[in-house]
Amino acid sequence: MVTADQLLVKQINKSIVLNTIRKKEVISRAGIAEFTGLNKSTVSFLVDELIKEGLVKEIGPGESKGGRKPIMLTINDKGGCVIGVDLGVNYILTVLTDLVGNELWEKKVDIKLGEDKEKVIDLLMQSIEEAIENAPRTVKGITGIGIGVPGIVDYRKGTVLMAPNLKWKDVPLKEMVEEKFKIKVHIDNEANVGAVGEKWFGVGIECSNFVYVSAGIGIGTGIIINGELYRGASGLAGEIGHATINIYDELCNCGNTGCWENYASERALLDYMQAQLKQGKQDKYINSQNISDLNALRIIDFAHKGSSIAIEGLREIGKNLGVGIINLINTFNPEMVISGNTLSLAEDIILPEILDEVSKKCFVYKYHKVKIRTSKLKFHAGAMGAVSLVISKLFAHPEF
Amino acid sequence: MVTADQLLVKQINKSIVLNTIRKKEVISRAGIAEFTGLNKSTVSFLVDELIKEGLVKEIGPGESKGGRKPIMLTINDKGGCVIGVDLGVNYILTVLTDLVGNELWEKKVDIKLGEDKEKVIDLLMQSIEEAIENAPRTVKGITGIGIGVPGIVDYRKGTVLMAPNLKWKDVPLKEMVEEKFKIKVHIDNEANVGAVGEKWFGVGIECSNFVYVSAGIGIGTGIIINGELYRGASGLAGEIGHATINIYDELCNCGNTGCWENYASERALLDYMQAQLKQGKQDKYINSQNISDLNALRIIDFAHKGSSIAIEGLREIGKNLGVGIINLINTFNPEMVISGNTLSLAEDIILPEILDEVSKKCFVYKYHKVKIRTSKLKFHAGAMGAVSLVISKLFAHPEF
DNA sequence: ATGATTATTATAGGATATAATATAACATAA
DNA sequence: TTATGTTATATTATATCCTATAATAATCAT
Repeated sequence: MVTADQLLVKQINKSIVLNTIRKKEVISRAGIAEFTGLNKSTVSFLVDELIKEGLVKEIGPGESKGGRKPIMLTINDKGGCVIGVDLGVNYILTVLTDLVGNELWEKKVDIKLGEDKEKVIDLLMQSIEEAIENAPRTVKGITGIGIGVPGIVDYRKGTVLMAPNLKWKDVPLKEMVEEKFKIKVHIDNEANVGAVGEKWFGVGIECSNFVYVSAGIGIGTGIIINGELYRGASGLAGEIGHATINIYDELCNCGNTGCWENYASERALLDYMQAQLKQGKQDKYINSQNISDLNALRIIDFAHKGSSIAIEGLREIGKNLGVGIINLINTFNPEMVISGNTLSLAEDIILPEILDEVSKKCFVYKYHKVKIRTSKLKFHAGAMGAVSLVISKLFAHPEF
Repeated sequence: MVTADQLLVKQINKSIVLNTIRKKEVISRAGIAEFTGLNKSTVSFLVDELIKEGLVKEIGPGESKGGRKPIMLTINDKGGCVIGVDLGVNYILTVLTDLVGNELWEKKVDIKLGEDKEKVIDLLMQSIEEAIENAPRTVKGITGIGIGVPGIVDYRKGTVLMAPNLKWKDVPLKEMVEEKFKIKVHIDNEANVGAVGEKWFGVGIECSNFVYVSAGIGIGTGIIINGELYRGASGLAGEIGHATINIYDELCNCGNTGCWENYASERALLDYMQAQLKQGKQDKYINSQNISDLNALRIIDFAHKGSSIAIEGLREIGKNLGVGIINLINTFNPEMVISGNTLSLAEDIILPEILDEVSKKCFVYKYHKVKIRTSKLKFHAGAMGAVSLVISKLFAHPEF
């Protein structure tokens, strides 16, 4: 059983000091003491330890406020590196950052749709290897590798249970990567990774309770409760894309009826557009000529160029996104909802629709004005999310 | 800012000791040390303090296991009392318990539907007063009053924001009761109270992540995450009764479309039965004669007596309950879902329907077999939940 | 130059858990 | 009956960690 002792106290306070430095970016020992309420001696002692460990460094004197100049502290950018991998359906984006998420290097590799599992894993390994080669000399070296996967993941075991778009099943990815590089690996699904990314580097920094809605080919959500990712009993929480929003609809391939993601994802958008074209609607951007080349990014592009049926389609999808977001708000009463992934690239069209739906129909919203934002990390959301999976462990408070 | 110190350590360990005694019911100091991993000296010291405070008492020697007989400890039933009030739509049920939830006294008062707010509050105050009069002499006296309310509650302020069935709006109930009795009061909505009750005294005792579904006149849910009630950013979490399960339905009076509670509550049951009768269906229990006297309890009673249309109605509602529960499971990936309130009284009919739906259609269920249970607290769920609102504070770990 | 102010470090003290030891009470077997 | 070992609890010493206070250092204002 876990009990408390002095060590716990020290760990907690040390992590408070470390996180204070991280959040303030530059601060003196005296500043930390004032901000945290910890005694000055305590702060000095803990800071010294953090400096010895290579996590923190002194960067010289700061501005005097009428007395001795403070010695300013900051997170040691030479303390260690982190590798974050966004394993997409048709690409692998790998980034290398320092301990506060400054990007040092990145590389994107395209993968063919339907590529062999072995080949994809090979490319993944190569990318990580390159990242390691490009890492500068640091105290701790590579402190961890984070990987975001488009599918269902057993977070504890580090197994990809199912990734339909990669056609993967029961792949022990964590084990494989750890085996090869002897570096701690953290794997989670794309939505969870995205949520953690928003918490650490995105619009969720100041927010402890929010839901990140990843609207891509399907819909996934990452749920942050009390500043921590909520994973549920077995790491499957947030599969709200397969929540029913129309009980009288036909079966989704997940076995459920009227799943949200059939109404509000890239797939839903394509379906809707095709139905429109079939009804004879078309304009100079979208017509029966290019129907087979259509994808979400292109539709969004056309919409921005003025295609009225693209705009109409995105509006429809935005409305449906709003329906599910209302359900989320009524369920979680979050401080914020963050919309991310592909569809968020059309935020100018989609966000007003969501806001409209929510403000008109959401019960909880009447009593509590939830903030609704779009991810600012764009294409880096996945990779930076993977990075923050590692960093969040490094900076985490001890358990209690 | 909250930092850690020795006091925190002591509070944590003291609460661990206290909760160990509570859970084990009877245990020796040596047993606590073995179970918790705390040092024997530490346990002895903390137990002595708890005895001095009146929370714990020695009840004499236990069985020897080959050496000196242990001195058995237990929670002191004369340590203090707790009052729990279930403020229903047409009744007030008040219970008085000791610190471990043993009932010492109870009283139920009926209130007329549509009764004046002042009159209801008057009856509430009288009930509490009687409870206080009936409380035995204890070390700490009445340690708190818990109240469950059928409506939207601002938990922190203790205000009933809206209780449609009582026609209350913005009633500062906590303040009023505290003012009168000078005893700490905790107020929360009926579903949250029910969830906490299940966690402390019901089927959720061994469970840290579950959702309690209160299917009564409407639907509310109480969400337990990491053993704690999740209230969200402003205490409104769990209003899932107003989540859409049919986007193409008409408006609910909450402003949303196709709310779950219109498909799976007492109201939904009545609507369904009336539609059945209108279609000409009837049997010897339910027919156009008694249509106006029909309510959920009576329908359940008829179903148990063999009324085929009552059974069919309950099955339909059970199916719809299942739809929302699937959404909950996909959202929270809980260890358990507990169905409570009126409709759970027909568990023999409803539970199989829920299980059927979930096992057929629930995506997360395929990977994680969630337990689905019915509340065992029945009519005492509300009042005992209110009690546990107080007790959970008393036995709670300190914040961290 | 002097005193005031701010920052950091050093020292002593208090709180708490743990470890080691002592005492008490009992069971078992010779 | 007695000796021995075991279990339970109490007592005392020790280590860890935070805090308060004082000391030292560096800078500013006048």
